[in-house]
Amino acid sequence: MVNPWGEFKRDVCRALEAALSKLGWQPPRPLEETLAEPPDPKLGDLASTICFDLAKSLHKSPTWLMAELSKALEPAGLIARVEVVGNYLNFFVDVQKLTELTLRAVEEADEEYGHLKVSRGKAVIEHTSVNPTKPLHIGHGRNAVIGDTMARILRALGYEVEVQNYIDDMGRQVAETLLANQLIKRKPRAKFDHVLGLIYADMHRRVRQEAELEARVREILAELERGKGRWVTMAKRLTQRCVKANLETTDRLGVSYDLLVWESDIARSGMLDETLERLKAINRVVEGTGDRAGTLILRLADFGIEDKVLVRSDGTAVYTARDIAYQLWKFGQTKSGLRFKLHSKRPDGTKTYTTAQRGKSVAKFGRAGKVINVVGAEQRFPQQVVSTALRALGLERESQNSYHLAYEHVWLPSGRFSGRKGTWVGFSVDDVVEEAVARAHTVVKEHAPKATERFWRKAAEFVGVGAVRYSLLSTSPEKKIVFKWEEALNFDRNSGPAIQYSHARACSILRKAKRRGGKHPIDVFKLPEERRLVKLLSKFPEVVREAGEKLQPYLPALYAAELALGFNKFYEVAPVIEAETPQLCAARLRLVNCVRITLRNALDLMGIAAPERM
RNA sequence: GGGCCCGUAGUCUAGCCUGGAUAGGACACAAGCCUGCGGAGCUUGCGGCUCGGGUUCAAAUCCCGACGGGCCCGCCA
Repeated sequence: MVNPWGEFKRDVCRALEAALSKLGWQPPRPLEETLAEPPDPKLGDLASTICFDLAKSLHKSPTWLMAELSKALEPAGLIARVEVVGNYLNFFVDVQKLTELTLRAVEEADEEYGHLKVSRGKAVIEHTSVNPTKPLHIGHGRNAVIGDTMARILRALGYEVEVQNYIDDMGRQVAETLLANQLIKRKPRAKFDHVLGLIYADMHRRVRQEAELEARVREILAELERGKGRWVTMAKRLTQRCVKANLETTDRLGVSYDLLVWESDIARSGMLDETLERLKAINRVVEGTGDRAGTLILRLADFGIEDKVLVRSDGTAVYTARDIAYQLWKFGQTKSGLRFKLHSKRPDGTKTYTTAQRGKSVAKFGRAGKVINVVGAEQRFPQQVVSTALRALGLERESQNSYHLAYEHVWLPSGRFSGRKGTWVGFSVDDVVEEAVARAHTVVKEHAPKATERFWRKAAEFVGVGAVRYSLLSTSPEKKIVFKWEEALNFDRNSGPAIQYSHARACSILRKAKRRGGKHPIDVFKLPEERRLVKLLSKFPEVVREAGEKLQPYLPALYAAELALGFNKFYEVAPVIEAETPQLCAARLRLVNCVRITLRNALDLMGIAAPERM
């Protein structure tokens, strides 16, 4: 798969390497690290600051080194020429070669452009993983969008990706919700997950005040732990219904799952005991003493990690214990297995499976080479315990391939979200998407007054969803987001809809052009706006690669906004259909088509629709 | 007490990992383009690296110390 900008970088490195060896100088560090983009394209397309490094290692003046090095450099491949400015070595890309290479790469690869297929491994991504007792609020939305986008990026890079959604159907929240469901007769009328969220908040307040209710919650919890009895049956029914409602929400966002993993199925699989036995066998798990008597403690002090209780004195396991076992299973490193059956189908055609007691035991799930857990940043410590436990078990490779994609939470202007206090009301993903779509409906109608209601509805849906997804994705995950309606509903320049709009505009030009194709000289593009676009297009595969390697799913969002902006500027100064010559027209049509393809591919990576009209 | 993350114009944000030339973009505000292949547009202006020290030829970036915000260090969930 062609990676035009990557090739230019490689050519620069090769030229540098050749020049250095000609002079008999050792490269002081990887050559790629000395490359940077000059602040002004007039200075060049890539700059190397290598002479500063050489000055240190060879004890010569940078100016002298630059003179020698530039004499020894021979431009080759995509390099047009090299200039020395100050102590910078500035490489200019051969615009014509880059243009031809890029346009051809985009046209030929089409929907595959940017898909580098650098890996053949399997990656498991766990995301969403919301307690099955409430609706998703916008913070859960951030998790789901980050995870879903990451999955799309890794697929583009050639990974076989399996998305798992972990469902804790045995936690205290389930117990309290079951009690609420039984005791609260007058239930609010709403979508099932919303009903549960509301009655849970109500019940939680009462449980804290009434000791008798607290005792009943504990009874229920104990029964869920034992896995037998009517509460277990009721829990199953209630959580199933809730998950179904949650999936309606994520379906609307365009988020898909390959597998739902239920805590109760993991609990009955025996993999927890198996994991504890293995850790005991290497003396990593010991019995607690003093005020921790009766517990089992994981010792990782020699890895610089504090002791962690895995099993409580009442014999129940803490979350981290289950997380270790689950992580081992994701890597195919447990003897105990799970059983699966088909759960449902997503609108995009994905078949979602679920773990199940009476399912089939099939080998296709788990067995990953790389595991990414999209989990809140506050869980850094337990996530570190998990990967270190793998290392302690001698699974060095698995430990190194365990990634915690940590993200900070979404806050309300008034503070944190709280399921217990019910502060999510009005800020559920359902509410926000509904509002965004309603707002989009008004805007779409203004812009296409002659269209049909059917068109407005359809357009409003992908514009609204696009705005929400983009706003959740575009901030880098380690930054806290304070939810503001004007940002979630942003249709301005830096937004999902703005990118969709640029795409639709490109489509419109291509539609109006009577004929495509036709020959043109390779040096047609004279305008800086044209050249800038070509350069941007050539960088897309590099963006996808970096996003995958560094687990930074927001990079395609930033890139797409930049490309859309670059296209708008081109559009303003460069008539396409009415271009001065037929050759220029043909060339610009090619360029517009390549922008269209790349914008669409970038939107695809973000799970945002790329409409031809809006 | 120990540790982790964040701090960039009035607001939001990129750059920090891998130090490099004039810190990139959006919103808001002000002025302009005046309907052109879709104005959800373009152009211009305004304004910024929390503070103090250190390392370096060079610091938004690395190190130390403050300050502000958040989080973790539970047999909680």
